[in-house]
Amino acid sequence: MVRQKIQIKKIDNLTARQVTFSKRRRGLFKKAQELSTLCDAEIALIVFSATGKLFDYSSSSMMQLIQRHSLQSEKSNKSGQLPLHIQTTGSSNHAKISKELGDLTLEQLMGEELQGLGMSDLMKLEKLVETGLSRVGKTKNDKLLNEISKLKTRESELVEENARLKQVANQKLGRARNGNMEQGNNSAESITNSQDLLVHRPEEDSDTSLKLGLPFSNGN
Amino acid sequence: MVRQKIQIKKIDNLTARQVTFSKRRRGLFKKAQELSTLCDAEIALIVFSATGKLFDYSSSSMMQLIQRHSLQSEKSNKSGQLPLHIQTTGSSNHAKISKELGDLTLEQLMGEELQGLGMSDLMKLEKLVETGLSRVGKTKNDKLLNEISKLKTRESELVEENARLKQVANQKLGRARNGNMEQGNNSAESITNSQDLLVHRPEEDSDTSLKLGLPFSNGN
DNA sequence: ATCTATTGATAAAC
DNA sequence: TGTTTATCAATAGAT
Repeated sequence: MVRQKIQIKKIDNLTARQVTFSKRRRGLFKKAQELSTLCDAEIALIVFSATGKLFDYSSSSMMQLIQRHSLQSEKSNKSGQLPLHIQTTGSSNHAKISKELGDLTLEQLMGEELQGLGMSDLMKLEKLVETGLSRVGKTKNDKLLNEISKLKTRESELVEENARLKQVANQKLGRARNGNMEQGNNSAESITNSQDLLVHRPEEDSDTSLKLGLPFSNGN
Repeated sequence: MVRQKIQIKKIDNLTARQVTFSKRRRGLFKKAQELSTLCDAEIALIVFSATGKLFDYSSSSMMQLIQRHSLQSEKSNKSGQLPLHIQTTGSSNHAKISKELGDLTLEQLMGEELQGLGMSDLMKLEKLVETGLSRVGKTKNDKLLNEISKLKTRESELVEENARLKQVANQKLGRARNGNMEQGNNSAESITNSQDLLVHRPEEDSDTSLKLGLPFSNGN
């Protein structure tokens, strides 16, 4: 009973961990609400248990808070707005676009080549014809662009992270194969390669592996 | 110093409120971290002060957590299309907006509250004023929405995959450490910790694992 | 920011 | 999961 100061590290015992999770989770949510009330703050709190169960709280609208958060964070990463291939090309020119506008249907312009065109092209196109477009539309447009930008960024992160995981898997494979570890590069920039690196080892037969063959279907 | 039990209601005194905000905010974040560490939970915490300043914490990737949250919540409101915060609120109505349009400048509508409006509102607003909007804008808009849709889908896949990999890794970790003394913290974030365990299983239907290397090809 | 008196949170046991 | 109790932790109020 000499209740000790408990270390802040993962609780080993499963049940103890669950009990603590329940208790502290409640405490945390309570604190969040109190802070929100006392200080007129807006708070969003999302908690996933280790088992994946979701608990959340928000002083107002979760959606709005998340949006506000996205906006704020975005201000800090001032630089690359549209990161991936969708990013503005800057190479396009009005003249060309105007000409194209004369001949092509917009649908053509917007086909699979949207990415190729780049947003700046699209925006210029739009500018050419939307002279009277309300600011509402513009704002919405910005919002969409912004959303896409964030999604691209996020996608990059995810892809990179997955690539890392995969490369890691590959390293492990390599280690198993070679009998030792190649400590080399696990920074995993090579997203595209990661697939190739995921080699199968027919002989290898440890149960350590099966986890990768997860049912990754829809339902999950 | 007969410190009283303090009511949980907005603190009137400004400075007192600010002081309390600072103190309790720190406490809240600490609690969040502790819960995350102790119980292997994933936590995202977003706090906006009354003055609009943002404070946040997340045990791993904020975006990822938000995404997971959105996915979860989404299951209940099976709206489907634009899953995240950008999804249409559905709460707005034309009448209200029309009225507002009558009185407010668009700038007002688009201020800090833009995000709060939600896409459906914005789209409706746009409809109200963009009668003459060219097809470029419309098409672009559709394209963007479509793009976002695809990105969201892709993101969902990635997030799921990622969460899965991480969970697997963590499970693996825990298992591997059973019977051993736990040394470090293994938060979900540190993928690198999981790498030794992320091994891969050749003999199974090899393509089950290969699939994990999502084809990040085409469209996106 | 720093310092206590006090309330509040919670680990352990039931 | 809920309750109890002994302690530890957070923090209100003052400095």
